[in-house]
Amino acid sequence: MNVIDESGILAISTRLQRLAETLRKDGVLIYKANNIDFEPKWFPVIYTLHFKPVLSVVEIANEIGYTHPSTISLLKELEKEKLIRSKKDKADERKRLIQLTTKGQALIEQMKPVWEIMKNAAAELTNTQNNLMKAIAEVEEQISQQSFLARAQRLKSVK
Amino acid sequence: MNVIDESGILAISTRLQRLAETLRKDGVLIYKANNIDFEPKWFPVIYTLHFKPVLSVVEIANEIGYTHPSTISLLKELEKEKLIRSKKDKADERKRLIQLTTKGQALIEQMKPVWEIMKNAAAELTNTQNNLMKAIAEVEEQISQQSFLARAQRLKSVK
DNA sequence: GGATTATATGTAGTTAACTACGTAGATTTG
DNA sequence: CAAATCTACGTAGTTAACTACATATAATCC
Repeated sequence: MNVIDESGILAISTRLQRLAETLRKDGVLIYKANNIDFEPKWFPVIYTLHFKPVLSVVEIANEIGYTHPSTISLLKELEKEKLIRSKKDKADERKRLIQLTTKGQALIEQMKPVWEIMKNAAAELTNTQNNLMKAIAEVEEQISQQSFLARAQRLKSVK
Repeated sequence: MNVIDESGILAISTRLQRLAETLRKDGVLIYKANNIDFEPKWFPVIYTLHFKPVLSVVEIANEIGYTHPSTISLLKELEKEKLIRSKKDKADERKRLIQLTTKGQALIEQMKPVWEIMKNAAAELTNTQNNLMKAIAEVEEQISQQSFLARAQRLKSVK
């Protein structure tokens, strides 16, 4: 056990990031092992478009919880891969409407069994006494009620 | 509720990263609100040196779970801030031994009450039905027994 | 004890997110 | 209805991690 793991909650951000990185890297390898040319970072966009077939850039950004510049750079990659295409919104010329290409839809069908495997593998990992997915959702709920900063301010003034 | 939050475990890496980012940003603001010139990303190094006062670059990297190039760049910043200093190891000329400066030690003393507040604020956030810190530790334990990739491979062949 | 291998550190370049800023088109308002 | 504001998108530059490669010293092994 190292000092950081022992430092408890203070290093929580570091530990979340480390775990995210570990899982993301294995994700790359799992796609590769199944002969699928896909990067985990594309998942949020593709998955979103699978359920909401036509969205603008900002709508996608909001759905996946990224800033719009980050989303634009993801969309550029996906357009280069010919997994998505875009067209101007006739009703609002500022908007660019994004949708999956046939190739994109076909890839999703190809990925579905792999997603099923990933889902089961991840469920094994997280099916412990304290469920990680639930814990994340609960903490996000707590934050939405009062942020980490606001809580710190309150606790400081009480002291 | 957006598509990603609904996608469940498949977007686990994205959600971990998002939560880490949210907490890190508030961390910056909490230090600032307490008039402390400190960045959360420095925490792992400083905290480690607080408990193990003299370490080499690679030893620190291992303690904090980063690669050594990442560690070197953190150490450069901290040296510029005069929070740490380094000297060659007489016994092994390859090694550079790192330790806190007086300024670094003083800063730690100044930060201790803020760490206490952060600890309490974070405990509030994570003290839910499924404890996030415990969940992380449990998942890391699961991974150490068999990786995400290895589990996916096994589940695939079983199918 | 010289050659090989391993370890410690460092540098360069990449990646994937971010913030800040700019522009074009849509909406609101005095 | 012109001016001001807002919204959508895009670009530039930054950040903080990474991998890959290079070099110097130490340890190991015929």
